[in-house]
Amino acid sequence: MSRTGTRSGKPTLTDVAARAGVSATTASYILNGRTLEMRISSDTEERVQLAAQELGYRPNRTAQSLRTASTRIIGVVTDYVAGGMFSARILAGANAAARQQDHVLMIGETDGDTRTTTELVHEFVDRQVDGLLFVARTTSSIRLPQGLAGTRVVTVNCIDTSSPYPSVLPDDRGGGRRAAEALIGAGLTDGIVVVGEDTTTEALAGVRVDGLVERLAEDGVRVAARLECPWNLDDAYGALAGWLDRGGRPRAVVCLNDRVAWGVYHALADVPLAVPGEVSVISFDGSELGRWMRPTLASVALPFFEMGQEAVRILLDPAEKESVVMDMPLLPGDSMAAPFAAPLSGVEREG
Amino acid sequence: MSRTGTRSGKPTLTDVAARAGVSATTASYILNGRTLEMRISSDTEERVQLAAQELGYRPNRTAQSLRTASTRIIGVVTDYVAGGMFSARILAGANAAARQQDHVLMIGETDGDTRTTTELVHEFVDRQVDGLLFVARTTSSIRLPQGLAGTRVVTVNCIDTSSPYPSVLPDDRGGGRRAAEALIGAGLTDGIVVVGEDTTTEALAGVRVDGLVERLAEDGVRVAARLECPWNLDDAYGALAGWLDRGGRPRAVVCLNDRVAWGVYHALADVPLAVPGEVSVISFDGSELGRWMRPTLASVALPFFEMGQEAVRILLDPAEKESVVMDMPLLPGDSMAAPFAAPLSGVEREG
DNA sequence: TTGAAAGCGGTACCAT
DNA sequence: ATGGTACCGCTTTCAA
Repeated sequence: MSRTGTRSGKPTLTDVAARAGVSATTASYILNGRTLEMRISSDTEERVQLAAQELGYRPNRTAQSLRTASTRIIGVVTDYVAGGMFSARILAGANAAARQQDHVLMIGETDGDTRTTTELVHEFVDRQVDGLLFVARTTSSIRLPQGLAGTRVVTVNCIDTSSPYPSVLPDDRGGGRRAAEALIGAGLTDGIVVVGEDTTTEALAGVRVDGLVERLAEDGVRVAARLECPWNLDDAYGALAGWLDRGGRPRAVVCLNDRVAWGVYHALADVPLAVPGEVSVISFDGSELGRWMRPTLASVALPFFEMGQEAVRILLDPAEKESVVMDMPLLPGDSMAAPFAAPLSGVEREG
Repeated sequence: MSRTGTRSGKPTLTDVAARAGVSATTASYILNGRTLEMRISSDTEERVQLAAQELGYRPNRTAQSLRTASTRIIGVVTDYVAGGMFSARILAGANAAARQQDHVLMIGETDGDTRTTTELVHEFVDRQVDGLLFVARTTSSIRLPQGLAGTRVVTVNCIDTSSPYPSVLPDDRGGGRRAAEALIGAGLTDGIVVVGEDTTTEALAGVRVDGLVERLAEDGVRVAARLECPWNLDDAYGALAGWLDRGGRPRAVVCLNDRVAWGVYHALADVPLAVPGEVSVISFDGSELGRWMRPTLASVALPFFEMGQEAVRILLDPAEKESVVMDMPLLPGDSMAAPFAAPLSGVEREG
């Protein structure tokens, strides 16, 4: 009465072979579509395919992995999965690219802890991942742990300057230039105030303002005021409100990120100064927050989804060795005077 | 000259055994801490540990998995990884619980597509995951695909009523009651208007308003107006603005989610009506958006992190069969009149 | 106290 | 055109 002799539920390759009356070898070649290298009669092929079908055969990936030393798993070590939608967007991009190449993502969160990071790396390496992605929520400099020899690595939104691994970073200088071009294009060539400090001084970010100033200068435009403050609502509010109190009057405010812009909106509303009627606002991030603001915020976007995609592409291509910086596109919003005021969807206007 | 004879880089259990001058069997028992079941001389034990240390031995998880038929991997099938921070928070909670029990998360995104879902499930089952989590961004009803026999499953923030698997859902009725208690506690017993439709009509959500009304009634309090609208900024703005135009004057607004609350803030500001001076606002979600609003938003929070944690706990406990609903705690905010107005941090007040 | 040997489910070399 | 067999690295039964 015994069927094909397997005790557990799932049919194995041997079961399929038995049912088709061939050897496991033959079945293996056929089911892997390698029917050309081996010469297989189309009759045999059909019998095997049919048997597999009938049994509902699915290959055991674990066994395949053990034998081939390739798991088709990409390990993702991220500082904060939950930290805002940023890491999540990178994850989504990485996942999309991974699925496209028949890979799957395994994730781990470090909370920024070095020890946890090391443990996770071990965990992933023990599991024979085909490659490792290091993902940071905020563009930053990191230090990769030991034990990575023989593992492909790509760092996303972060970089270990003492490692030879490729990285994927946003092009912050280019982003700064793009913001400048938006201002120039809208005829906003004076009364430009920049809010927020340009943090990381390395070849990472920190070049946002450089790019902005540089591109403005090419058209003979100068920044009227530079208000340094941490990247959050309350500090940005305080910085701009103080400046306005002292009689400052801007025509355009450039915010170093969207949270800063949120604070800037509040400060402008206190005066009040209408956006974009009296003052245009442009920012960096392209976050969801900007979509919630009214008027919606024009923002030079961090291309996180694309960065995740690109990182996997590089990781999986043995030929790729080079780091890349990704273009930061302008996400249009109603906070800029024409020609950037075209609304994408119907929203209420002020008075 | 040949060392222990392994060609590839990583030392194997056999290598360790050879170096310690014992059999693989012995080495295996020692390295797995099963030194009690087997009687091993402490001398042998030391030699093996030392050898492992010196070689930098790490067990090959793939081989272990093949042999033991347990991967210590949990597959997470989610509709939208990137969709707001909600799925991400569930993921973070699941990950925390998983790591604690020496498991790791493998993720996949379906974009809400049935076909993709089925493919992912196959992918994960082929990879011998120890269990599967189905995660939805929005509390909802789903239909699980075939091929799950023999796999442990828990649905998180969603439920397949035709399946026997446990689910983890927020206690929306309890959440509604909690909002009611907050209102009553603040003495807000008239002029209560509820904004937003109570979508899902099943035993899922839809009971938020039920809970609210029910608890209010227990204190003889009634809702003054019910404004149905989709859960987004513009519709909520429109709904409340229209009602205010018609002369409506609320003392408290209950918003079905935080995006609705944001629209409500805008509508109130137009009149203007001060929050919380003239009108108190309470909402549901406990999202980041609420933390950004000024005044910060009091909101009955969806405990996503905890739901993720709990789901993994249930998944990994063979004894657990029951679904659970998770308490929705009140996240305090400055949008409620005393005694809920105590600010958590110094923020600006309106004139 | 310890080791030999048989797999777990595939893949791939080498015969036939 | 197809099948035998060794092996990937580890666990576990059984014998010594």
